[in-house]
Formats: sequence, C-alpha cells, structure tokens
Amino acid sequence: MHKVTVLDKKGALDCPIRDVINRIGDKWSLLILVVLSEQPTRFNELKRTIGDISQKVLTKVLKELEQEGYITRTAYDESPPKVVYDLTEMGISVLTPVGHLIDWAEKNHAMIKGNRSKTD
Amino acid sequence: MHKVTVLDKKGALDCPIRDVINRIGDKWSLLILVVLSEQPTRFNELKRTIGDISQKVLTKVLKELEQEGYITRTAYDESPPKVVYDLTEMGISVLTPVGHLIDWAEKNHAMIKGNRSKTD
DNA sequence: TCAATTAGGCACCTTGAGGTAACTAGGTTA
DNA sequence: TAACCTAGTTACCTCAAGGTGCCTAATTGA
Repeated sequence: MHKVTVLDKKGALDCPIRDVINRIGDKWSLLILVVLSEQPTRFNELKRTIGDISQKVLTKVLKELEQEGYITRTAYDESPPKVVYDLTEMGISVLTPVGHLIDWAEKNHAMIKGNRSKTD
Repeated sequence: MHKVTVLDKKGALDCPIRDVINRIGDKWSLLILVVLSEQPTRFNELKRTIGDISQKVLTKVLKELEQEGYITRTAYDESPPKVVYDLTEMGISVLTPVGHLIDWAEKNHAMIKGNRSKTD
C-alpha cells in the first residue's frame, strides 16, 4: 500500500493535501482545469462548455485558481471584451496526479454505485 | 500531459471523478482514510487522533464511507462498547492515486502559499 | 459513591457554497 | 432604432456542511 502522511504535529493545520483539496475539491475547479487542458479558453466559452455553472461562481473560481497559480488570465483590449484563461505549468502538472485519481474513479465507479444502492 | 476527460454528454452528470470527489473531497474523509491506513481504529481513537473533528461529523462521515464501501465497521458486544473501523480493499486501493496527489501537494505547497500571499 | 469511558443520538445554530436575476459598457448587427 | 454579445458585478435566497452542547447505558476504577 502507498504510505501516506496527512497529520502533522499541529493536528492537520497547514497540511498541504488539505490545502489543495480545499481549493480543487469543490464543485467546479477540477472541471475547469480539465477543460483548460484541452486548449486556452475564453470566459463564455468555458461557461458554455461546462453548461450548468453559474456566471457568478465561474468568475469566482477562476479568480481563485488564478490567485493560487493554477491558471493565467489574459485580457485583450477589444470590444466586446476578450479574456482568455490558460493553464500554468503548475496547473498542467497537477493534472498528472489528478489523472490517476480519475482513472481510479472510472474503474471503481460501478462498484461504488453498487454499494450505495444496497442501503438506499 | 496526462489526457483526462471529465465531461460526458449529459454535461458532467453521473461523472465518476465528480462522484468520488464529492465523497472524499470534504473536510475529513481523506484524513480518516489515511489514519485507518495505519491500522484498524476504534471510534474514540479516531476522534482523538484527528483532534479537531466533532463527534457528530465523525459519525456521519464514517457511515457514508462505510456505505460506499471504503471502510468496514465491526461492533463487539462489550461494555463499554467497542467498534472498530478498517479499510476495505477498495479503501486501500484509492490511497494509491490519493498518495500521488499528496506527493504533488507537498512538492507544490510552498509555491501555492507564495502565490497566495502576493495578492493578499 | 462518584467519576470516567464507550459509541453514538438529537436539537440548535452559523457559515459558506452555490444558484438566480438584474444590471453595466461599448461596439456589432438587423 | 433596437437587440445582441462580451465579461463581469451586485443583491438576494437556499441548502448542506460542520460545530456545540446535552443526553444515554453498562461497566470499571478510585
């Protein structure tokens, strides 16, 4: 088994994985990163691709991802406005471990749904 | 770059990774799985090890993890009560991709905190 | 006798995540 | 002239996550 450590002396405070999960473990961040991994994407294009995200939340999550260094925001001085989002090196690199988790999820999804339905 | 897919035709509904993240992406699940990976653990021992989790939430999360098949719950008919939680095969196996994410988080935590402080 | 321990259950409260709808500005199109 | 598109912002609402505090029942130790 993979040996992992999450708790430190301060009782899980300042723990890297919890910090990362806090950011990309929400409803939309991971999805946005994956969409951006296909190609740099404009705001409304992101919105249309994802489909069911609200404008307010998309704005907010993009701001947060930019602030943490996962993505870049490039505004072109045109009218109508044009703003393009893209992955940074860090944003690209996180998709490797995330990809492993996605693979696991796909392999085990049927079993999880099966377990779940037993006690519904 | 790792090639990943998250969106399906139904617009991210019934998507394995989002389903998994919904469960283990909360504040405590991952931590519980990691603690259990050390050894089978009793309820109050889990509570003490984690430290700052409330009893109510620990009960709830353990129930959910059991229902989905990540952990087992074994009650011994003693007094005072004794209930031991342990990882299932599935619970063990998810720690491999999760471990990769933890490694990534540890390597990049300094950079993330650096980025964050720039705009605080 | 009194306190502690065990694994919870239950009522109540706060906070934040996320949704909806309406508004903006400048330029393009019908 | 009127409507549309862009990338947001703001006010308002709802719901779920998570926290606190108090309760239990049998048994052990001081």
